[in-house]
Amino acid sequence: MRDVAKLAGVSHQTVSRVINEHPNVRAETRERVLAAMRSLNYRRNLAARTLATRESRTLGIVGFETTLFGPESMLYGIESAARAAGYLVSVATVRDLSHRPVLEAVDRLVQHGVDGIIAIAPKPAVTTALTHAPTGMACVAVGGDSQAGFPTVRVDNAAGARIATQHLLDLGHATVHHVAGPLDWPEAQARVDGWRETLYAAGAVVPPITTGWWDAAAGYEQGRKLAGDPSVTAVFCANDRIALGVLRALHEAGRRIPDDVSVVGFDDMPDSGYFMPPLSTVHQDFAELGRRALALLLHNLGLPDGDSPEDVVVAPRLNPRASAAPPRD
Amino acid sequence: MRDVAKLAGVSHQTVSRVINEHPNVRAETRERVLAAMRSLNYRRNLAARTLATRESRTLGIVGFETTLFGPESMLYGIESAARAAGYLVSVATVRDLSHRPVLEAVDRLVQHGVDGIIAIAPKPAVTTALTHAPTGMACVAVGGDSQAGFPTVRVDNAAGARIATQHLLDLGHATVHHVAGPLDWPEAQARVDGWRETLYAAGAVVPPITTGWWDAAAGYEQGRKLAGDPSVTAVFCANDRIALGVLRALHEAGRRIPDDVSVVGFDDMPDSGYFMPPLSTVHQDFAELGRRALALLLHNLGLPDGDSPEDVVVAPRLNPRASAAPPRD
DNA sequence: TTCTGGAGTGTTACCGTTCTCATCCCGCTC
DNA sequence: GAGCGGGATGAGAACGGTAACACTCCAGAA
Repeated sequence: MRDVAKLAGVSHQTVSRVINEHPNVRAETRERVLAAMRSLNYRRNLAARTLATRESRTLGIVGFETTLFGPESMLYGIESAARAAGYLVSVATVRDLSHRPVLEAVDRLVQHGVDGIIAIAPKPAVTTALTHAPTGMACVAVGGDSQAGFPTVRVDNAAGARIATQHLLDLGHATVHHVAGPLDWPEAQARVDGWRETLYAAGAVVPPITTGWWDAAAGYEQGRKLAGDPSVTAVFCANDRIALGVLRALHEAGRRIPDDVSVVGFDDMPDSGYFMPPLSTVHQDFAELGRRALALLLHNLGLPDGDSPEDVVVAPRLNPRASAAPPRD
Repeated sequence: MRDVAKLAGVSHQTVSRVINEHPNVRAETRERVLAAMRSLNYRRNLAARTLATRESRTLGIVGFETTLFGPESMLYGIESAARAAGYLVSVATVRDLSHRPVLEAVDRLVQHGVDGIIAIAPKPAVTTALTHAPTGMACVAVGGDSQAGFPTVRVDNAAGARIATQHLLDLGHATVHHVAGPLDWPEAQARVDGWRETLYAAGAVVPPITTGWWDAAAGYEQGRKLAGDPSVTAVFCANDRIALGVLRALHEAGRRIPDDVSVVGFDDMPDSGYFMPPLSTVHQDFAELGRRALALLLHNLGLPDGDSPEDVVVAPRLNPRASAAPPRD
């Protein structure tokens, strides 16, 4: 920067003003400085800027180290929105969603001087840890379910479950079975709630649920149990991967889909339209979620101090395909 | 830091020595300083450290903004290895793998002062852009295929294709068809090469290939063409998602798998064991790839200047499941 | 005894910005 | 024509660390 100033024949301060687009610089001077910057291939040193302004233009993301579809997609949504806003994102992942690892991840981000943190936080342990973090850092959680006193951006899981369940009921099924995700995840719990509510409201029998992890193996295992029960004609799965396992279990048991059993998933992950048969599922826009999370964080960043949490809830929608149809009876 | 020094009754320099575990500090003094740090809840300001040492302990990742399974998993492998080495990772994604966006991403990372860059670089355009980046930054590419003069960590795609093809030939199939990925991706091309070589070596007919994107939609489209040809008894797909589409197309055409047609995929993504039928596929360890990439980068970081590229190639292995079997003939 | 060397500590400069305040010059008002 | 306000610029001090060097001990060798 000193070199630029010298070359342009001005003080370093004027160079700084040009960089920061300060209005009070004569146009001619600005041009001279810009030319000098170009010819020296100057780039401002962000570390120094950070030191002086205590603002790093870097955002931290606390992520969950596993390949679940949702978190991945949100990362990209956040990153591209952050880029547009002039921020870089740093990622700290945790191996499991318990207190200690999350605190460590936050600490790492804070040490590196991030301006704010977005937690991809499907379990409350994460936001709890965040609240206890000894820092006045602006934080936003994305995914999971609403957390008291913590700004959150999420999909309305219960609504999604209602849509799916109602869809199956509307097709004429007497009731709908549910293969749930891990119930200590609020998202899984909210989907159970939405499903149950809808059955209640329709006066339908509420069958017992089974639960397991978010993957096809769990879906397969639980699907085998359902497959043996001829009264099962409609199944709502907590996500698409589970649905994949369920489809296979039903198929192996000789139950045709959707002729004998209808199946609906949740997520609308990329290839679910190519399952056998193509999966009817609840679509959620993860990238949008990421963008909204970033917008909320930026907003809270500008706020004085005791920020207003003000949650954001995004509505999911049904993406009907071939796996759900009226019962054959 | 000044406060810590004052509280401990030493100079700030001694505090710095304690932080950096310099040996020449009396044990008693060190204790006093550590106690002061604890009681003031002191954390060193990395921006200042970066400014002084011109080393940020941050690594940059240039990623591809799409949910392909491989890149995702590599990100986690890199991040956890980086964490262990005391680095934080910052991610800059690009919307497409052309020159300009990659340069911009690199520029963003450089501005933020990363110490090195790992490019998740399936296409040569990325490494080309990186080589032209006006900076002596240490770079490593992961994924893709070998790039002249650029340190690369990758899976041996050709070997994987050979394994898959040979597996099908060994089962007794006269030849093997191939549904390729986009041929401007070196990975896709290498898989074609490995497949073709193996057929040549076995003296088998080399059928024409079809190509498309890496997803199930492409697989379905190409699978429909193959399904109509009764001479097709074995299909090697460039990845698992394509295989999913192919499976569905074959199924719809009434061809049983593996009785009529055997199918082998590539990647071994999480739920491929729950396709119908479970997919035989070539397994690649993306997380390991990420770890190796990081190790290579750190190694090159320590090197004087004109670094030794020294590529790393990881061997894939077959994960046989139900979708490949001897031909029924 | 005197010299030497290294362990332990302090002093000062410097990393590259931004911020605050001072300065200068100009045109305007009274 | 003196006073005044504001635009354009510069000077110097932060920001919070690390690096280089100087200094003080004190033990052991000459």
